[in-house]
Amino acid sequence: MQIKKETMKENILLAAESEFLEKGFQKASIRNIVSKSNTTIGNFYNYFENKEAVFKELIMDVYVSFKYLLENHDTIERVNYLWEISDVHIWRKELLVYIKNMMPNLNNRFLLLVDCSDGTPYAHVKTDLISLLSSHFMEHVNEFSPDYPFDEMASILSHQFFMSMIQILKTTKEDNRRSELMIEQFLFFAIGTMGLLKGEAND
Amino acid sequence: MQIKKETMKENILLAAESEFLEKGFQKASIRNIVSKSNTTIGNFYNYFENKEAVFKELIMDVYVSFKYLLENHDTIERVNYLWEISDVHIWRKELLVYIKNMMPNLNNRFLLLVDCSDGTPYAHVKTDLISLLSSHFMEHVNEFSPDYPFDEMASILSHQFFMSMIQILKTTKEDNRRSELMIEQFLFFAIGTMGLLKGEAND
Amino acid sequence: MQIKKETMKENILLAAESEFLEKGFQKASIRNIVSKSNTTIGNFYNYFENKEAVFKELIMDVYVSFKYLLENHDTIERVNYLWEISDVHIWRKELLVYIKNMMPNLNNRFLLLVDCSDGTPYAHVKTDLISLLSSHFMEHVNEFSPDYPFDEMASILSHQFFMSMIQILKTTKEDNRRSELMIEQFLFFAIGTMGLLKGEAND
Amino acid sequence: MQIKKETMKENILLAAESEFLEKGFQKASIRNIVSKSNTTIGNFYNYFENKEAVFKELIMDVYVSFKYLLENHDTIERVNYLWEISDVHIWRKELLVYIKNMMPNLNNRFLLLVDCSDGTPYAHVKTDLISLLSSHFMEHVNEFSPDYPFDEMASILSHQFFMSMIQILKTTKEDNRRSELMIEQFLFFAIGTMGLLKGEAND
DNA sequence: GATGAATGAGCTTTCATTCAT
DNA sequence: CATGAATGAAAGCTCATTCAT
Repeated sequence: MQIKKETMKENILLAAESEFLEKGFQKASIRNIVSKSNTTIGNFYNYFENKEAVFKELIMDVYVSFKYLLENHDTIERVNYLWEISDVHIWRKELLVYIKNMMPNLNNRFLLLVDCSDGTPYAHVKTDLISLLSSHFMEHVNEFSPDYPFDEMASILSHQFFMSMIQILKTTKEDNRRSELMIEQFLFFAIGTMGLLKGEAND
Repeated sequence: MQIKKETMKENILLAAESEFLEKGFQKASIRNIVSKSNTTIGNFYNYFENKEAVFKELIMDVYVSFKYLLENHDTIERVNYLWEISDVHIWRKELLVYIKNMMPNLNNRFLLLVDCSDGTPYAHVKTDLISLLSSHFMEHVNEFSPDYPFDEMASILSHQFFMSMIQILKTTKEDNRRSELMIEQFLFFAIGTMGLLKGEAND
Repeated sequence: MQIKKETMKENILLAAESEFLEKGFQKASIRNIVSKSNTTIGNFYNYFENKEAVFKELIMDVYVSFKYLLENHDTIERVNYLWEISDVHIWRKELLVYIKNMMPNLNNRFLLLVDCSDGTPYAHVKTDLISLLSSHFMEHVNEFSPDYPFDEMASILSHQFFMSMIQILKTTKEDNRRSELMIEQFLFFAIGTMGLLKGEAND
Repeated sequence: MQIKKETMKENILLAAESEFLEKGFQKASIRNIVSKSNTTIGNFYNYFENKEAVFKELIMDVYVSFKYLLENHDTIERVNYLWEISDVHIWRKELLVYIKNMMPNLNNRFLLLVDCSDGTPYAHVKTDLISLLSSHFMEHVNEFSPDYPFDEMASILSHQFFMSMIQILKTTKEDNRRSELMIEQFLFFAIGTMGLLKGEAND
């Protein structure tokens, strides 16, 4: 039975998305994708040039957004004043705006890009984003507490922060809840860092 | 040339360990393992039934330890008093003891078990350990701050904590530095959590 | 958009001709042919049963001519008197007439038939024509120099002569130049043969 | 059943040689080659990295020889004095020496290289050799008969000569007969050329 | 014990052809 | 007439595993 072209393409993209999310690009199998999308191997290649092309189509929009972020981070307005806030409730309110802004990009396609792209030309994006986070983070640390002796922590915490965002996306599917959890995560991160740098805990 | 059986077996295990660490279980190739261990495919199968068997042998000891931990965590002595400490320097000192105790188990074999076991029957261990951490963590949260509205944070933070330990193991090879970083991570985690639960930040 | 049936058919034939000439029958791709003829795969099959059918239609006329030639060569008037001529300039003049006569048949369709038909039922035509040439040639040799000991040369030289005609068709597109070159080739062939049979050279 | 490694490799090479000769590189199928050599696809890849590697192994020796010829043709001793000879019988005797020298390289592997190499990195060799012939030929023509008005004939005749050598190799398998035919072909070529340039025929 | 030849199922990709619309 | 979605067989290639030696 023939179905409208765009429907089938969408079917394949959805099936591919789920297959890629489940197994990653390399282990994903075209045979699985086509059987999930109720079509045949040959027909798959009527819609996409090859396995990589489906992946590319899935992540292209979000890739472009983040490429822009990576290339222009110097000129993007910083929100440094957030660091001056000391009331967690105000943080929560302020952060909500930022997170809501980011939300449209923090979808499954973003997950594909940063967590399932091994074997594609986009495998570097995750590392790049973590490096970017890390260098921003390092600036704050140096400014605030230049004597802190654990350089590696900037990289570890950035990695950790990034992965926590991924985990929230993986385990929570509802946007509002995602935002709330991301804010908590943000707070956790800010508080923990400040505490480490000030050298005090739960006093 | 024949070498003593245990030596050859050890060679294969070491080569397999390095291959598994580098590529994970699924993408590890027997051909690579045998060529790293200066033997042949056929001989590999004299020592091990299949790819999974060599993985099993590599992680068995550490798996047994952690299985015990998982199954008996109720009866294991808790170190709750740590939560009462408020001076970061004292935390650092106290934690050092615990970490040093754990160190022997936090080796490459542990990394294999929790980070390279996709495709094996041990893939669940990572999840199980995170769940265990998570449920312990939940208890503390409930006790300390029963109204905190983000249940999922327990799981997210546990995951995050666990992954940070793995990352330290992966990026730092020297035991003392590993301990120091793990302690920092511990502190970061404790401070962040406390802050979140108390509803205050950098005051 | 629908165009008149014969126009579309002609488009497809022209596109197929160019594709077959370029790649030969086997490596020619229907997808290329339809895209060159601004139509679709499905429509191609409205006009032709399959890839072979379009080839057949392209070469049918010229095939019929040459089939006739092959089957009736005994009754076709020979031009034996040419062999009596000894002045190259006269040869050139006489040959020109014959070549001009043949020219209309020595077109791209002929090239298809004899040089791009691998994989079709017409692949034998080239061989057949060469055999025909060869047997004519043999007659002359036997008549002129019955003791010449290299029987195979008849077949080799016929092949060679035939292929040179094909090469001229492939590399030269202008009819007058084609004729001139074919005449030179004819002369070369006649002179060389005579020399071989007489057992003398450049004296 | 396992056979000695070199035997199987030889089987595969022979099967591949026959398959390549029959169908050319591109149309040759690994599945055919392995079934001709009574083995399996997987085993084929124990002996050769890929389809091209078998081809390369088949033609490497002869390729190296002809590469040397192509790169050093300027310094290779010419046999121009041959052109001074006018007795065909003496030509035959002189040429025999040269042909016998070449014979070891004029085998099926040479045929593969120049006539079945489409789709490999060696596809250019045939063209290169013909170009080399053609430029040598052109020199003689210019020297002997600078007013001859058919420039293209040098290229056509070179092509023709080359193809006739290939045809002899394809149709005749015995070395002595091959040599004899090649000599005849040489003579035919020399006589025809001279005749064309002198502007006379069978007088 | 040791060797590596052999196997076969699996992979991604191509393409002539069929057929529902 | 025209469209192009759908099919399936075949291609080159990979790799864990088996087994004769």
